[in-house]
Amino acid sequence: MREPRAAAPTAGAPTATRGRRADAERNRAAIITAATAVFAEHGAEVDVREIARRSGVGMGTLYRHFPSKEDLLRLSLEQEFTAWLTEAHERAAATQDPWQALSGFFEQVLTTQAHNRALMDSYVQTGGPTEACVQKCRAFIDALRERCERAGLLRRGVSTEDLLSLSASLCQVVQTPGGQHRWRRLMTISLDGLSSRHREPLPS
Amino acid sequence: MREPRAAAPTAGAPTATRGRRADAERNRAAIITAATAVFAEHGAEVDVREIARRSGVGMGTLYRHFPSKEDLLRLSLEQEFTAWLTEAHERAAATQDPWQALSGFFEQVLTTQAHNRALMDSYVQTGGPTEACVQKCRAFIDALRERCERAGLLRRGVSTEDLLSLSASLCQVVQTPGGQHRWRRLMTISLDGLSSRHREPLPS
DNA sequence: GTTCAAGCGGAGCAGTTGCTCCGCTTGTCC
DNA sequence: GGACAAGCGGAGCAACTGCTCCGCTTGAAC
Repeated sequence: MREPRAAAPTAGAPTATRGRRADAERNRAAIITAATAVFAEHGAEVDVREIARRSGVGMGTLYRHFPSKEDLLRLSLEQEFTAWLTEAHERAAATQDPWQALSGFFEQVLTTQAHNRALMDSYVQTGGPTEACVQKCRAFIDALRERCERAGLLRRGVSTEDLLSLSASLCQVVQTPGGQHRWRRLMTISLDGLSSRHREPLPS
Repeated sequence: MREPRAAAPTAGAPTATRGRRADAERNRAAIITAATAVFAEHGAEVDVREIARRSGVGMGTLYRHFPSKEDLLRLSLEQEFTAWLTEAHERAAATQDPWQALSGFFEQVLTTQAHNRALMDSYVQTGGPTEACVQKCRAFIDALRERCERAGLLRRGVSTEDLLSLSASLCQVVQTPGGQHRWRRLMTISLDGLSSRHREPLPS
């Protein structure tokens, strides 16, 4: 608020921001690292003090670098989400079979769900931590959908939004007791319901 | 804590508990009514003061009748859940086609999800507000499953637990923006994946 | 009408959490 | 080494929430 913040570091690029003191730079990095780990473990609702503790700085330092918990969360999730989506792209590109690419994506969503609370909460609620991330994610899923559709593997009328919602809904399963062992079964069921062997039209 | 509470009223039975003053009886009923409405609207995390306000009593009165928010929530949800499951039983009994009975149950789950936050949260997390409720719910779903299986309509290897998890996972969709219009599509997809036309075995 | 225990209400306590304030420390420039 | 702005830490504020305490009120038994 008081500090105009020299040239926003363009989301996660570890460029040595000119004019910032070396220890400040170190602290800033430590905070992001700690926050990412803590959010992943405990979810977005975790106490800010836990992040300060884990990164070895005081509350004042934390809030000097990030004007609000919200901002810290967003930055941390943006980085994570970008890396995650990059991996998804790479996997999809390396997979010949369109249907396998689609089910591989579902599997990645659900595997991540088991390991990163805050990240997947944002995926479940809106499709990603920021509007820009959501856009990219939608575009990626849309490409998967089109590949499957062109190959005649996907049920008629299934939309990108359907695929996003369906993968998000399955995340619910992972968190329930015993869900760790059951999500693969439900994923199979859902994917089978998406296959072109079903010719009945979908409602509305 | 101080008051030994004369003979627990056996979960929601509106019997005039002997020895309680008339105004106390009235207040107790008002609290349960208000709590049920408030929990349905705002979910289980709602401020207790809101329930006191809505029922027109003070905090002291509320806590005289219910030793903790947890207790009030449990009692309120037990009543709601029992009524809900009763309706489910009636519907299933009135439906000839086993598959329609199953999909009717899914539909009831998802319709309720849109109108009762706390009730469905408990369904999603554990299958019901108390162990006894969960047992009854499981038994009911198991009966639906068996009817479908016996009629040769259900995919091999689908368990009661799968059906409960799947219906709970779809609840996730209803809460997302636009989910009100999409859950029916995803429900159709999931149910189709459950049909016996799929002969591939399910994982693990 | 009198009596009094049962019942009532809401101020306030204790714990939690996001965020701020300010006196002290330290990296950096000369 | 000295000067000093940038940076630091953590006590503490404010808002929220579950729950308690206790002086006042009232239903009901006589």
